[in-house]
Amino acid sequence: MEKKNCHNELVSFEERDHEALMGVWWTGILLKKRAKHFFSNFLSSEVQFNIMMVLKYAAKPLTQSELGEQLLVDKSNITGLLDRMEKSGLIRRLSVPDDRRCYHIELTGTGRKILEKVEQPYRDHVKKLMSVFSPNEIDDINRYMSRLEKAVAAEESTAFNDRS
Amino acid sequence: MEKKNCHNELVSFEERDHEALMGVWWTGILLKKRAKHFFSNFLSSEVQFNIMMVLKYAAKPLTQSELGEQLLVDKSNITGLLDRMEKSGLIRRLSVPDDRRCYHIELTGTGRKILEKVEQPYRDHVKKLMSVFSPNEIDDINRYMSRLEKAVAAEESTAFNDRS
DNA sequence: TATAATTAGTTTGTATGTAAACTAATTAGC
DNA sequence: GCTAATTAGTTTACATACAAACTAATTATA
Repeated sequence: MEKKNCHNELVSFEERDHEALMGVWWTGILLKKRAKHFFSNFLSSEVQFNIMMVLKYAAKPLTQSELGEQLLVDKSNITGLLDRMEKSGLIRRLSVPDDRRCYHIELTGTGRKILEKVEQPYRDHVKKLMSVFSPNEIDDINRYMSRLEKAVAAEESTAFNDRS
Repeated sequence: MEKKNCHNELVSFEERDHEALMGVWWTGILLKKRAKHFFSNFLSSEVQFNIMMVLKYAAKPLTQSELGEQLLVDKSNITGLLDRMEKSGLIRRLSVPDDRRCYHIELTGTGRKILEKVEQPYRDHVKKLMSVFSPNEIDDINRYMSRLEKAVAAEESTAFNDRS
């Protein structure tokens, strides 16, 4: 069995719609694995890269909560993530004068330097990867993913419960 | 900022192709979160559900390695995963007569019962979720994800290395 | 058949991820 | 202004994830 197609036969569903769902899921996992490996010489994960990119391009200083919202990272996860990044000198926590509950997170010089090294190669890599699609297909993917995200969000937080 | 669109503005890329890539990534993350929550009353994660489905529909008994290959789960990860599932009575490790290095993994009665409870609701849920797409669109998604997976696989294990 | 290479699985160390309970600080409502 | 509710972040406990080093068993090969 070819690894790249394994989701197609994963659970013996015949339905094309399940196949599509698994396709998105699986491709997402693959992208995460690839990204993690791509950054591995400079950062412990692709999540750290994302955090640094958000910090670099943010219009205003961000708190931990704001960072977490943008990246879908839980607040209890952000704490440890920033702890490690602070320890490796990538970011700094600045106390906020008006509100002693929160911090503004800031890239350090070291953080900026590392980001400068990896940002362009990353952009190039993405461009190359996505060059297998035509502009129209890119638009399709954008629309489809947007709709799927909305559908997921609409189903809200339904958990399966046994009521038999 | 709307959460569902956050990847669009994530890193201030203007490029639609990066947007598409992030769309797949983000949607994958969302699906994983949703699935985890969906199963939370019966299983500790969606990964355990996937393992059980693979075991249920496998044509032949599977070893840990074979399970890992199908699910893109690292062998060092499989060990702990099956340890926990064995402890909670979902699966069993059977020794293989011909090869004392490996085990055949098998669903227990309890495992089968739990799977029976969640499988159909899961299928229904997927159907409902994907009903926002027409059959043609479903096919599009299948083709696009398949091509993207191939492209990722083709780039192979390139890690960014500083050679300046 | 003795040795080398490979394979299956485990262990260790570290990172990411969630939920729930918690503290401290701020805001809302009266 | 006092109390209740909310918000920001941390902590704890647990599950998932990967890399590298490891053991034991099997297979290749000389």
